[in-house]
Amino acid sequence: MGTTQLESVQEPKYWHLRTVLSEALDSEFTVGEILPNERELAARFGVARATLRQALEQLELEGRLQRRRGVGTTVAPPRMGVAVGTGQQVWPGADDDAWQPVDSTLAVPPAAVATALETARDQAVHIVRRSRVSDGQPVAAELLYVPLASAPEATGSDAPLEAARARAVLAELQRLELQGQDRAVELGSARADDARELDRLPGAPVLVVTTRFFAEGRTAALSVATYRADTCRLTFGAAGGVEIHHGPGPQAS
Amino acid sequence: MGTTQLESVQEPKYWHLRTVLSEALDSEFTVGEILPNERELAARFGVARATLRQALEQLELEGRLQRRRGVGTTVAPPRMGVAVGTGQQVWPGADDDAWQPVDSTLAVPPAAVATALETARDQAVHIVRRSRVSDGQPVAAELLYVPLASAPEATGSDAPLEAARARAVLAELQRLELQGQDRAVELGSARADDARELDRLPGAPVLVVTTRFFAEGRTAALSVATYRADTCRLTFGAAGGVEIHHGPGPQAS
DNA sequence: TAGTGGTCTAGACCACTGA
DNA sequence: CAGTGGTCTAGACCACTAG
Repeated sequence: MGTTQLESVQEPKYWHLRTVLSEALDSEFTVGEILPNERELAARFGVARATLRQALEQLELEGRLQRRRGVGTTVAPPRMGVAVGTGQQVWPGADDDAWQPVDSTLAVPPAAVATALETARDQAVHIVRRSRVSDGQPVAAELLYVPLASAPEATGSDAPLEAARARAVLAELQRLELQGQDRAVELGSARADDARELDRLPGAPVLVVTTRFFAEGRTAALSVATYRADTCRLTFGAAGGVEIHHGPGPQAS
Repeated sequence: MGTTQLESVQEPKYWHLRTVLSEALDSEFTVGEILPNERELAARFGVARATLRQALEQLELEGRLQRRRGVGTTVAPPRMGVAVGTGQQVWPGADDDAWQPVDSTLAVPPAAVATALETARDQAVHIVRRSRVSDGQPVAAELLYVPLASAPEATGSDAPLEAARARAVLAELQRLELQGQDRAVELGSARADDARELDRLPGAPVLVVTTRFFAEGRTAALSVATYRADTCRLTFGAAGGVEIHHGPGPQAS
């Protein structure tokens, strides 16, 4: 990574810096390796720390770096592929679907959720929390909204463990006939509680996957799953997905 | 939006500010309305401009705001749903698939692409550029990599218009029998050329959709599509997808 | 040309981690 | 405790847009 000086070009410094660092990561660093600290790097490139940080932020967004307060900046492994839809449609909680039930409460959902579920705005629904772990690392947190109509028997508060209540709601869903589902993916930023669960700071970029489940001619459940955008690549369909990214660019022939 | 002062809490100022602004957007602003400029807002909230900008960046990431240099900051409309997969698998360029062919060149692809296509690292392939417009706004740019084996006849450089060459490659694809495809979605940042095409600055957050098309027992084409993350919600399956987001939060019952 | 957001600086202090 | 990244400040100048 040289003791480089940045040449002047009509391109923001932080963007040029990002490119230089990116190339250095490809050629001179190995996964897990710790980079010099920010003050050191800034000095080495002759820029203010804030500018250096702007470049690091980009690289973190792209999944190339991982930064942890009090520890340092390390080279991130390639993003892991996380299967989100296998083509066939199944209820959440079916067999083993990679999610771990956490707990379940009865509460009034946000207005937008109530609208999607076609419940009254002050109507409480089951809110099942689940989490997903991959490679020993938390990758996603989910809120599953289930109207009472879809799980009428799980209403009692007599379940001994929190997780057991969640499982009871999920079990009731399996009894309905799933007629269809649709999905949407968008960018979001982690709310404080999601951030804690995903081991990130509030505002960290996340991929929000919203899934609507249809049964009995209505929306029988709604899942809002929040994936770490820095470490995850969401895959759909067959197996695994492709890993396309960073690495020496294209050359004209 | 009051002439508010921020109370001191153990929460970053920019995060608290984000929340305050978000609520103000819900209750006191309409889509398209112009916010006061950054210096004005920073003064009003008693913070440095950089801090205010951190909050605005969050809100822009979440699709709540749109900022344009030389113009100002406006309240963004809800993200538009952009259909990415309808469940059935079809070749790119089939009938009308919402994409506009731009041009096509013959070049050596990035190493990662060559690997996915199982072509030699120095083997040129067709690189078809396409763009996608929705609601009169560019929403995505695509690079479609097609090995010569999948489109052997479009090799001639005799096509008069750039777009015609692209169409020729796509037409050849339709003749193959599509055996399957898989997809991955991940967060990225716009390269300089994509940024220009999407009317954003370099580094703007984008959703990268990578699709592999299988035919004749091999990977017959590879599409890397770059969607504006601030304005798009990618939808899969049936129709439209759900709009779940910001708006008055949940209340315990 | 006036006004906007975008970039950059050089500092300070804070919150967290690990030895 | 020393060292890391995270937050924040108060300024400056630049690039772009629109009248």
